[in-house]
Amino acid sequence: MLKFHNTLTGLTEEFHPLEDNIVRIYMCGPTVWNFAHIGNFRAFTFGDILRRYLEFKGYRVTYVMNLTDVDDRIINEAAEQGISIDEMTAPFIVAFNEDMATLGNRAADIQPRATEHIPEMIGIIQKLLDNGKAYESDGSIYYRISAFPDYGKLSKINFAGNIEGGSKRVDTDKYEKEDARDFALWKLVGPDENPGWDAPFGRGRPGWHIECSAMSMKYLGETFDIHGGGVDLQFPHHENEIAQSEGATGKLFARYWLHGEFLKIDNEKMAKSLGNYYTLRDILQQGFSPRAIRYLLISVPYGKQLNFTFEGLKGAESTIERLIDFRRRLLEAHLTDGINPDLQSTAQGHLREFEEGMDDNLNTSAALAALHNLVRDVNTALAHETVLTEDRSLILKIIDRIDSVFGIFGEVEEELLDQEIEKLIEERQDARHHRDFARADEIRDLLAEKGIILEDTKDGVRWKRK
RNA sequence: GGCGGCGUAGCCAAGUGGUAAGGCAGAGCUCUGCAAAAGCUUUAUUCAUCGGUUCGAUUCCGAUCGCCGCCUCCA
Repeated sequence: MLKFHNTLTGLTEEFHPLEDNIVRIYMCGPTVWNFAHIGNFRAFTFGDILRRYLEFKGYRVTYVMNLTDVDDRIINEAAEQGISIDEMTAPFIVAFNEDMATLGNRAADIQPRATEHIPEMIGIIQKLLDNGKAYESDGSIYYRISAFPDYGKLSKINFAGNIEGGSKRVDTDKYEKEDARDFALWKLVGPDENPGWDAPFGRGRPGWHIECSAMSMKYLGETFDIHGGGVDLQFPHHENEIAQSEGATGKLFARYWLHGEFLKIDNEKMAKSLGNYYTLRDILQQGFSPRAIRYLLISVPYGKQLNFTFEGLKGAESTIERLIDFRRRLLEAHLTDGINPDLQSTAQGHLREFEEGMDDNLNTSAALAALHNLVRDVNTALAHETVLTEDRSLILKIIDRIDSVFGIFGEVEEELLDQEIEKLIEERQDARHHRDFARADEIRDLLAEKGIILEDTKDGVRWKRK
């Protein structure tokens, strides 16, 4: 039974979608003002795993991840460069989607852009104005938190205590708000100022939070199953989304809220000022493989902080290599026909282990352990020659099934044996038979230089690219 | 100041009121002309510290120390 830790209730609950077999998910996507960094990708990879696992369970999933392509940082940056916000964000949108694909994160079913959903945002704001949950002040529109008693139900922040408790809350002199907690739905923009959109309540641009309310409800309905994002979005972003959406519709907004924990670097908060801020591209440049990065990102359950270190990444690299080698070995093994019932049930047991792990709030650590146990048991059976053809089919099927969620094995590459390489390997074998080891080693070194690694096994020579 | 999370072997890390998954690194072995690679085996009397509850706690409660996050833009 699949269970999720739901931030909204604070409980780990069984998951039941609104409609049988259909799951609707909204994940907060990136603000495309820069290259996303490895911490961002942890959250997006968590979303990918969530979506894949629900599909594994047989659900039909609609997965929406937005692009925030208008906000203060984008506007400022574009103004500085003297270009439009579209020109400013375009390359980062391309880069983001490339990076996601590199990491093996499947494209969302729908990737809405904030700037293309202004009418929907205006619609919600109008409803809030009409029902008294929003007000105009100095030309801008604000949400009236005092009119929404449920405010705070997600983040469980005690506002009364907080505001009087002398927190470092920013002052609010700039705007005439009724209450310091009130937030902007629509920011006044001058007639010649860009970007700006016309609305019944005046020319302006949307506040950040309204974007996600508009895009999620448009594609998933007023009430949908799962809303995800990073923990840092819990407050105020998600809290405000709830206020806006439920304030406008009077219905429950998202039913399950899942929050991905932070990624730390060398046990410290990741920050530019500490110089420990890596984009995917930075790490790739150091020669690490995307698969290893993905493995590392999913090696700790999404609800726990993950400590990113290069030592850990190197370890992930070794681990991934072991897994991929394993599948190759299994594919290439010369097996006798038949079926080994013991092995079959062992393999099925590990699949069950995997599923139990994932069912437990997507405990990827436990699920990965199941995979490793499967690999170990099959390796042992391989050594004892107790793997038969039927078993191989089953095991490969199980691996594929598990990897439909993890996405770490990648495509099976049909590596073409270069004739040249094959010839050299043959020549080396000849030399070895004639005990001409000097020549044999010479060839081995030659191939090594070309990035070809030879493995002398008792079944012959295998090779792989570095 | 308010709220929340975490502290498990050299490193990463799962987990449970009944005696510690998994990965990396290390060691041993197998294979091998040698090597590399690969595979197998192995590695915590112990779960930050101190108290308490219990027949029994790493797991529950309390305190202490340390780390991280949210309360302000942020995945």
